[in-house]
Amino acid sequence: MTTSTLPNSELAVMELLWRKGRLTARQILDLLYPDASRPQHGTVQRLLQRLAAKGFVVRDRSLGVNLYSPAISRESYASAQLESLANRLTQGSLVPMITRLVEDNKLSRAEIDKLRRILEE
Amino acid sequence: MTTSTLPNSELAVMELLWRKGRLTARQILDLLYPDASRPQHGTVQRLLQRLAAKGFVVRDRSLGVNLYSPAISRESYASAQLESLANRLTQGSLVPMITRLVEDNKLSRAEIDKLRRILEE
DNA sequence: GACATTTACGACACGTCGTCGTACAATTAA
DNA sequence: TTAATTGTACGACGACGTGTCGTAAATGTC
Repeated sequence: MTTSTLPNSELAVMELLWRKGRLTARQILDLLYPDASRPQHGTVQRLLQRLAAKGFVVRDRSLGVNLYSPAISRESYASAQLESLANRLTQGSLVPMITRLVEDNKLSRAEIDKLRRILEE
Repeated sequence: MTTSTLPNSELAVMELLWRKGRLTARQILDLLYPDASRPQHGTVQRLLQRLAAKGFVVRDRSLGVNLYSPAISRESYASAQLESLANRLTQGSLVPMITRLVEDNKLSRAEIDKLRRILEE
């Protein structure tokens, strides 16, 4: 059940689906390649098909055309990636990474405050 | 200055260097392939060479043999990866990811406490 | 000098990524 | 209902990255 890391092109599609919620292949095509010079047409289908195979998108075929929507939320995907990162590098703990970010002043005051609030339940 | 993501084989070498601090190619070979049936010998050199090209290891040639040590700490690498993840997925913020981990009870009490302590400076 | 070790790097098989093209199905227009 | 348009599935391919070997040259040892 290792949530795989998506390549850029597939992530770009997910990005659209996360933002819009539910799109047809045509809409994705128009958004992804606004300069519609080419028939990049099969490309989108290909990406969608790969995403479906990986379980990242759901197809709704009840209308004529396929409607695609995300099977996984951005937050789920992102947090799964974070977990996998921590497992690979720091024995599953976030502490070393976040300690480092704090020491390097990579986190803004506001960000730190928000994190604090989240962590005190 | 995008800290690239290391492939598994190269990460395995870095893992050793992070643990031991400073090793010869031969030592890495022995640790990495304990069942030394084959002359996997060039493989290690290749990996080391690629890591050097990417700036992840430092060569010290002052003695006869090369001594390799990490040019980047585990924490630096891990936190850079985390930053890159956040930039790609959540506009640079850790909040959405960590919120999700907390909601899913993926963080232990102890982990949360440690994080809290880090964040209140 | 002869032999072993170390180093550099070319080569290659294999997989993934990003992209097309084409064949076929479905929908709409005539 | 046929013709034209739109949508779908998927094979193919070049480019690139990964993991591995082999070999040749440099270096060190006896």
